[in-house]
Amino acid sequence: MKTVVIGLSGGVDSAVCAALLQKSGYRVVGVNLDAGFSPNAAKDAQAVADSQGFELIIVNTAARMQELVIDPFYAAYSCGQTPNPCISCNPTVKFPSLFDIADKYDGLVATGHYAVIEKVGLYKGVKGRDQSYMMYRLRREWLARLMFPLGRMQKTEVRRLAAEMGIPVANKPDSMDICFPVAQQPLTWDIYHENGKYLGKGEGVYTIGQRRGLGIASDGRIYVTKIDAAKGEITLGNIENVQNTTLNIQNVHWLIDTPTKPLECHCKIRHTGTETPALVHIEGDTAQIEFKAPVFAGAPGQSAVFYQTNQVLGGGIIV
RNA sequence: UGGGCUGUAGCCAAGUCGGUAAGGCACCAGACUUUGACUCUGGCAUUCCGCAGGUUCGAGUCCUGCCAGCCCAA
Repeated sequence: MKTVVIGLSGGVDSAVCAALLQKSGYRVVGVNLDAGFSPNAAKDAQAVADSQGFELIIVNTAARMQELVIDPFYAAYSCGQTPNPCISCNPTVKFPSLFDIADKYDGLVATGHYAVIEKVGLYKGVKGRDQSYMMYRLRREWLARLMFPLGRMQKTEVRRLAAEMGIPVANKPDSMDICFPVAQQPLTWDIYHENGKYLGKGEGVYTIGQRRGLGIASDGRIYVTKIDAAKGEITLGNIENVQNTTLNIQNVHWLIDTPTKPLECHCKIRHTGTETPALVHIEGDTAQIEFKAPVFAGAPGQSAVFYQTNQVLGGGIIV
């Protein structure tokens, strides 16, 4: 009987995922990654495991999270960047932890993410819930051993199954936010308008393209157009000045063979954004993206992810 | 000091021949979302239009005085 190691968050998705795989004949081992931020998560995961009758291993990931995700997260913000912790957590903490355990069983790995793996490629999950953007940095060699059984399901279907299979967390609300508590950053900024006018002081973190929370009134909507961490200056301007037609990226990562010529694809530069046709000029682990239409607010630290129809090709981090 | 202008919510700002306070921004709430914060929906002047009087059935809108700020002249 093949073993599959399942990341069990304590939520509905991973619970249904585990139950489905068990039903289809796998030996299921649940793994709850506990970084200490969600006191009930491990308890809920245990309840799920108990109700379905499989083993649960709880792994303390606090130290790895701190070192590989949280510290870099704050460091990036104080450099004026907009980090995406989920994108870095997946390949550095979450999936390595699961594969470590799977190796011991010579098994597979599964999670409740809404993405699809087919023919050793990564594809988008069901429309409206797709989480593939967060997964483009997975190691390519993992894909052959990885399953996302819920990738094509609707959430309502998942919840229905959960209720049907007697899963204790069937009605638990979705988690949406970052999984660790974010401390207020002791950063202060001088805020200027593009025309040079001084507008006031600001505190905390800012993102290119941000509009709300600026506390500054003007005749129209204004957005953060520039962040200069060295000088501690933020610049605001009109929406036309937050559009990009080209972006440079670094730490490029591929889930396909590295293209040898410029890549025609669709590119998404934020999780909730839309895809824009683009041409990617690749140079080693950096690349320049040439968009066919302007994109809104490319923020350093966020990822640009490349798609062809439903397949995730790779991506990189905006410079 | 003489002449002129302005004073409407946190900011900007409409407000006509007097008729019972537009809009934008900010802010707040919600939707969306595996950090980004884009977008959308809703809320947001009832001791009220610098203050005090007056005219009028009725004044932000007319009249008088005062206060504050700005500009020009000195």
